[in-house]
Amino acid sequence: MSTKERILDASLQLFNEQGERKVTTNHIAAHLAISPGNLYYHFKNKQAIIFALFERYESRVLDILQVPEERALQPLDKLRYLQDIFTGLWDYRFMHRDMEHLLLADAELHARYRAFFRLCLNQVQQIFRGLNAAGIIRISEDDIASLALNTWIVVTSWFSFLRCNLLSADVDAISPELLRGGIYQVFTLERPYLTDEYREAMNQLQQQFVPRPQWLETEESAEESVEKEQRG
Amino acid sequence: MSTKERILDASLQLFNEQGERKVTTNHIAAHLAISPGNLYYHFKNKQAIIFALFERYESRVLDILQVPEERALQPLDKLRYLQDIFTGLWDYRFMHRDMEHLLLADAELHARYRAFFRLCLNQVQQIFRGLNAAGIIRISEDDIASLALNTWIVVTSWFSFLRCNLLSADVDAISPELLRGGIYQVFTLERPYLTDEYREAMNQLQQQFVPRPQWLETEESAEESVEKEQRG
DNA sequence: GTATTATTAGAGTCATTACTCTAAAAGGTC
DNA sequence: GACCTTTTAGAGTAATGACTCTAATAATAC
Repeated sequence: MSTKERILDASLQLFNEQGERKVTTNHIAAHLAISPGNLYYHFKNKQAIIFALFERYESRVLDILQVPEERALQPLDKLRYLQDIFTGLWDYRFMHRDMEHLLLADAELHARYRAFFRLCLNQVQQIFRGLNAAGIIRISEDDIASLALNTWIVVTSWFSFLRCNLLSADVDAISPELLRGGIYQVFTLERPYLTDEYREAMNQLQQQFVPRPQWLETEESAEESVEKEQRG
Repeated sequence: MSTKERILDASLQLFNEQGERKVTTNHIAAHLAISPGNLYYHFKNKQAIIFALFERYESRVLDILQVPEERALQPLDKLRYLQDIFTGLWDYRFMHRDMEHLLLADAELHARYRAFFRLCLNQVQQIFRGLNAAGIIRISEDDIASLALNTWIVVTSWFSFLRCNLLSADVDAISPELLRGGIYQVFTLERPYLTDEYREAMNQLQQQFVPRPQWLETEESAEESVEKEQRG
């Protein structure tokens, strides 16, 4: 693997673990056992690293949000979208964490991000139109716009929400479990629009993602539930 | 006004305008034309300032979220809740902007915030129960939990969303207009649960908050709409 | 007035961090 | 092997920013 790619991979890993704010270029170089000079040979500054990571993230997300043209959407498509998106978000979770600061520091990235957001919102709306056409949900155009925006906000804020409200500090060990709650929340957003025909099937899908709501535990109840698991 | 309060007010203003990350204690002191030593006489460190601001914010929000015990909820209560909460959020908008970093840097604040969040979520659920009891919405207990959480996420993320996706950088001049979109989005979250009896009335309320969706404008369309306004 | 305490000024410190510069090594080509 | 380009090392720099320290001033008590 080229040094350039190794720098990107290491940066992504460290950014995700500690947040962009806390990871210095010297840290990244040290982590790879290369010199700062070497790092700056490949990237003109820290922003350039972030920009390159954003490009990776962007293409991954846009890939996921494609709507199949040759066939109608099915209930399981919905599930795939959610799982893939949340996994992508997890893999680049530093991004939305420090997004505001990143965009403020880099006008080019800001413009790029805005365009990306508009594309995403369009695609999400397309997905809802597809679900509507397939008779899975029944929803007006106005509601689609608003629902798509709410979906975007919940999805992109989910990991921030968790980091702020989870009890344990070292959340990173338990990622898969934590995706579930986010998926559940997005299911809830659309549930009211489900047609009678599909309501039961989709609700059962959603039931697979009922979270253990760790964000509601107090210090004491957290200990209790740990004990329960150990006993059970 | 005491120096201590002046420091808090100035900090809040600067944090809101520029973000906590960019405002140094020296800036705050300079802004007030006092010495850094003076500032540190009143607060042992930057975190202490933030903590004090959080306490203000917390009590304001918890005040707003009270549910009247002596009477049933009315449609206009809903509106008041939303307007007051969004205004409060605006007044302390630096808070949720840098929340993750603030909490990571201060374990005491983190614990306090978690407790605050749980209280808020409880109150929001109480409000939904009140609306349910008043016959304004019809909703199950399960859905209340999930809807309350989605509401929390959308509300607390709204200004972050705007800062990331608005075209103009100097957003701060146009705050009142921007609250509208957030209120509209939260109305959308509950609309599916409205009873036949109240659906029309609530939808009309929501219509007052239809936003001009500035986050969808491209560079060109933004210019066009400015021109339109100037012509019209 | 004098003693005591609360408040303020402001120069200075120390750690951090993004980034630069020079020179050495490695790789490729003829 | 000589020449040239690419890659790397690592010491160093300049700016920044949270915070400290000492001494002066104001306020209060007696």
